[in-house]
Amino acid sequence: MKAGAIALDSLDGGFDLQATLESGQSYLWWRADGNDYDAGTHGDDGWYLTTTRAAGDPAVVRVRQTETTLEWEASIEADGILRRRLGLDADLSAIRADAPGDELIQDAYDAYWGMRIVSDPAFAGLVSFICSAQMRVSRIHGMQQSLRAAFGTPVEFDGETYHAFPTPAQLAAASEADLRELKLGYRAPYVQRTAEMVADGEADPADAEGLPYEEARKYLTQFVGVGQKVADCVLLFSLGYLEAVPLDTWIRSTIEEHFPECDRGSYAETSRAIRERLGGQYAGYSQTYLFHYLRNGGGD
DNA sequence: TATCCAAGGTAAGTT
DNA sequence: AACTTACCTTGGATA
Repeated sequence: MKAGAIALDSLDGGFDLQATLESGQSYLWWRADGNDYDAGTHGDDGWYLTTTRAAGDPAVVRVRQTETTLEWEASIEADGILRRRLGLDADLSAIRADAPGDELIQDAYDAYWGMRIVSDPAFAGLVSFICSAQMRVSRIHGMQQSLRAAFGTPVEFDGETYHAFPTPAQLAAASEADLRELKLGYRAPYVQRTAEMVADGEADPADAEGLPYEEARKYLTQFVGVGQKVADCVLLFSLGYLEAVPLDTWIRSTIEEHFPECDRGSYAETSRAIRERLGGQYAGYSQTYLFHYLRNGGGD
């Protein structure tokens, strides 16, 4: 086992691990205490786990936040991976400086200051957001855990057996019926067929990275079960497009209430308008703070 | 206790 | 291109 600690006091804008991992950005982490996300409180030890891959081999990583550090233990050297996955190198102050001064938005930043945008592995992020359609945030985690347990490669860590997130080939080999048994519902064929596309080399979500934003979003919608909203989630939470603003039910009702002039009818045009309104290149950050703030009753 | 409803939407079929 | 409708499942609300 390897271990380390990342200093947080020198980090611009600080860090809030719980807000980062429990704000509906990523469904690929879980709490060591076994409590569901949305339980509101930290467990007694505060550890969160996830898996990653190093040279194709699955690895387990766990982290917890202390006063001044992000402490980690893993089956591999995890410093660089954690910096990327948890957005630790982002300059939060510079990002916030680009956000509009509206009270609602500033209140959201104040409430969860230190929350960062994650960077999930592309395929796992894609699958998890396909699963997110019309699903409660608290249930999406469970579906990803079921997928791990049923199809993921086992990996030992600290005396326990965990499961890596399934590879495209592992999910492509699943049947729709298998996936429906895991309670994916109508998302089952979406996941199976998308996995098949990636496994067959027809397309790869990671290939969207580097394309201009709207082209990248268009590229992702070729996957089955991926519309513009899910594509925006993958761009924002996996591929580093911090300008992406997923138009979900929460942000849509926020637009109705606070930014009605941004409602342009179509997704593409409303997306442009709200992106502009929320500060352009970092609009996704404001959206993520707003989403978490509103979902937890802020702004009432 | 039974029924209803909406959840971080998308695909397929019409107009 | 814009507008309907069907779609799995389930926790929480309502009767």
